[in-house]
Amino acid sequence: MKEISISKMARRIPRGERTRQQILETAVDLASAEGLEGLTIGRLAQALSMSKSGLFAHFGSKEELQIATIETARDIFVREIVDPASSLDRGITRLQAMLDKWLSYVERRVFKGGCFFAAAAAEFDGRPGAVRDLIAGLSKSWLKAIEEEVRHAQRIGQFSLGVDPVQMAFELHAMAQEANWSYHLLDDKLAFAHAREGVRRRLELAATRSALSMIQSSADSSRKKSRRKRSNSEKQ
Amino acid sequence: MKEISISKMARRIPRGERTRQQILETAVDLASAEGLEGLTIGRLAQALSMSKSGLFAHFGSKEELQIATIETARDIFVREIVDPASSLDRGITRLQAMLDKWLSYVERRVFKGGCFFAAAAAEFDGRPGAVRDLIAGLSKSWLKAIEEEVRHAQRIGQFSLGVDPVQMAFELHAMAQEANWSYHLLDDKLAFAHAREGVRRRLELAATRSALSMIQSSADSSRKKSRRKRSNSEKQ
DNA sequence: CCTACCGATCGGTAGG
DNA sequence: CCTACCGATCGGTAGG
Repeated sequence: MKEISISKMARRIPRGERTRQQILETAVDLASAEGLEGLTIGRLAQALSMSKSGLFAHFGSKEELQIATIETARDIFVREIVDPASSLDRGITRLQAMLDKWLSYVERRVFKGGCFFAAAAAEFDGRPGAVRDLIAGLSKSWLKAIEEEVRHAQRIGQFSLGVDPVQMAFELHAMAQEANWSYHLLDDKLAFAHAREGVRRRLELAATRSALSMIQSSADSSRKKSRRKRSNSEKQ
Repeated sequence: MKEISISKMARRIPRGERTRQQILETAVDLASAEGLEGLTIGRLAQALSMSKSGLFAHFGSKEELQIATIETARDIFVREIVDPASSLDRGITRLQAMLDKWLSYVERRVFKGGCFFAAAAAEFDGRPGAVRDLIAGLSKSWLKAIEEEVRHAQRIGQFSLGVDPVQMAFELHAMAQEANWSYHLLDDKLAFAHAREGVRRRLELAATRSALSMIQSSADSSRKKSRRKRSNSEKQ
């Protein structure tokens, strides 16, 4: 490592690819605040201090830029929510973490304009095409991941057999989307507390008696957050 | 009435005002499909076969056009949902009707692009200004109307005292918004059944024993719908 | 990655 | 309510 200069390190990623990544990082921020149509090539070029055509050379069309931007947002979503939850025990523990981390990602404003995918969904749900298909596909796979975790919890006896995983995923997903809506449109700071409380009650209702103790109280979730602010040494 | 010609009848509404209303009806449809920014003066003029400037003369700016369009959408929302529910008994009956009629208005595609306000909220929640303020104000007053109906049901003994009206309004509102999202993004035809089931269970959980019988089953809601399709003679 | 363009469309105005 | 415009910006291209 000693003989490799910093400039050579940077070259391990080709120059063109690095520029592309920088463009996409800025694009994700811009699209989250202004929408995927508001993400214009001119504004993006200006934000990056480069020419429109220089930027455009990295993408074949505006649609390809939009798709690459969505894929970058997906990578962030996976890193912030999917991966951390995947490291936990399957069943109720992981399910509650998926929802808690999703809420926390909205609360921490990972994207300026709230959940990137909720905004993109509302913008493109009526416009057929590759962009809409990608947003719908990603949204559906996240909803199905929640449903699958409910099903697993049921399989290992944490949820009772009467629980309908599709219905339950619908309701849990609804809580998080409502929190995103209420927080961003109404500046409702209590939105996350309400969503966590709604999730907790829904889990309690579905849990078998022996699994009840696995469900974290909503207050725990908040307290953990404040503690994390005070000390960075915790793992979370 | 006999001596008043049709042309004189029409004049009871000034000519300019009638044109304005025609513009706004088209504007609501266009905005519902393409968003409030996608609602451009040029496209709207073309859809109405009139000149841009002729149309623009009715509004001082694009923002005023957007605001007038939102107010027109609000009138439709009130006519389709608020008014019919208001004619019913207060408490659980009216509360369940508010949610059922809201779901039905999405299902019947009163606006092409789904709930007008959900789309407008996602588009403008990050853009400060009069448009955002109007959307937020209308959304909040609808949420508060649900909350107030929960509170009333509690006051007259239909809901138990342990119920938190804010929490409950959050969850009921979430069900309808999730149905709108799932139906339009994922083409999920079962979205409304899931939302109605979620609402019903939430109401059952909150109801006192004597009020339980007032809650309509989700199946009733669907059956009523199919009957309406077969025969138009029913009142609803 | 740049300069220098293209036609189309944007919100808005002048003047009638 | 119209024609005829305005400067700005859109997505995209030619040619280097």
